[in-house]
Amino acid sequence: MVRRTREEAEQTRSLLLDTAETLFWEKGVSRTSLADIAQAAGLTRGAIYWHFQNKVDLFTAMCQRIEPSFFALFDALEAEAAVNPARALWRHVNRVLATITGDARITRVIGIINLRCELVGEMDAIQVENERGQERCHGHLTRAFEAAQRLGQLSAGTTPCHAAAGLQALVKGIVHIWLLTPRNLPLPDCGTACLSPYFQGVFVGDCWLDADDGAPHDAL
Amino acid sequence: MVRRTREEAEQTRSLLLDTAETLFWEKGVSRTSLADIAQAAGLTRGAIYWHFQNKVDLFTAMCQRIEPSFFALFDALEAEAAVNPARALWRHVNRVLATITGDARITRVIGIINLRCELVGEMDAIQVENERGQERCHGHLTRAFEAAQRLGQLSAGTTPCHAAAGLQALVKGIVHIWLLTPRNLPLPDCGTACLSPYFQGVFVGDCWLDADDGAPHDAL
DNA sequence: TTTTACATACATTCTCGTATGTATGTAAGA
DNA sequence: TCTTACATACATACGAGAATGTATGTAAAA
Repeated sequence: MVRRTREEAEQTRSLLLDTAETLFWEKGVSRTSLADIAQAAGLTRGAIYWHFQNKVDLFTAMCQRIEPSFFALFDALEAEAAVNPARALWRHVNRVLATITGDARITRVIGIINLRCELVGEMDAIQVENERGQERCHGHLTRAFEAAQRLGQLSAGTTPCHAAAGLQALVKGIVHIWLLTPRNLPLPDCGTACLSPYFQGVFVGDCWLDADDGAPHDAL
Repeated sequence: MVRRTREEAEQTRSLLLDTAETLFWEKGVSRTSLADIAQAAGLTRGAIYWHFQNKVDLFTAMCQRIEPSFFALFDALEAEAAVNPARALWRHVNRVLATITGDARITRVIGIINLRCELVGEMDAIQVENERGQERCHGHLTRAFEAAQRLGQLSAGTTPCHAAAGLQALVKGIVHIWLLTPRNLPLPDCGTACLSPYFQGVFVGDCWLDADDGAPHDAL
């Protein structure tokens, strides 16, 4: 077997991950065998076992490839929330939608996690990781809503914790529906239209509006 | 093999479905074999194959068992929307959450569909059916929002179609998060708290409030 | 020369669909 | 009413294919 350079080996690894993404989306994780992935990549299972311990390891690596993008989104939220929390939250969720819909890899991996795998048994560790991520997200959002509350931006009766949970649920739901049936919920424009009522309910007046948005009434 | 009465056979069939629900939730659909289900039910695979053509058929029958409950929910929405659409919508979504969280079978089946299976390949027919259901749901909600609009209940800039999509997404997200981590989003109370801001944003004033709810500010 | 990045071979297990066996329910006939 | 023939509701056995993990081979990089 022709030995490869380290660069080439790294390219093989990426090719395997890219191929896995494609097949996992098409056929589901369970029904995609390592032989399927190897063949589609023009390699053999030996290559997969060289780079990854097993299917779960391959799947985990695939998921980890998109993590940095989400860290960056929350970093940005935190920075902007120090100035105008409500507007920061509006920008954040719009960026989240734009990121998910605008990056093919992120779209694929999020789609696979949500619709193409069963995170139980050996995959449970990934499920636990997802829950952690969800809780971190909720924490970030809650802190931004708390900051908004201190500035008097929250509408009467709105609690940061619940507002955060609701927003998280709304975004999750929008993404989920979009993944299932993209034509029924064209993003990102339709996402903005779905998010507006929530922001109208949670904040006072239009403190959450971005100067670039103009009036949402006109955009709808 | 002892032949059974029709009643007993029907009981066997139900037992198989119940057992499948339990195991599908625990282990995922793919990783639950028909032999697993048969053994857990104290039967053999022969019994499964007598009642169902294959695993997909069993899975389909399991899903169909919860359909009537959802038809009833939308029938009620339609009837109540004729009187007060906004309030009808509020009642509807609260009933949806109560139904999903209050019926063990519905919880299980919804959980399995959302988190424990990969609806591709042979399961695609079920996926198509889900999409249809989602579209019917969207239609129901849109019509209720249109009725609300005709009565001047919608806030300025809100379109029925988008309001319906957003509400659908919000409920879906709430249920999804609850299924994943019930302790993080205790339903139904927390669901109501997450839904209130959306209703506040979508409707004018408190036309959506149910007389039994009192002021949501107090409940939160 | 040693190590690496694969390819290939081997062995095992699992799951499925189908065929066959079997005891009993049920309906029809005597 | 009893008997019989058929159908039923399972249990068991068979065979085939698929997928996995591990061991081994190999040519080239380091």
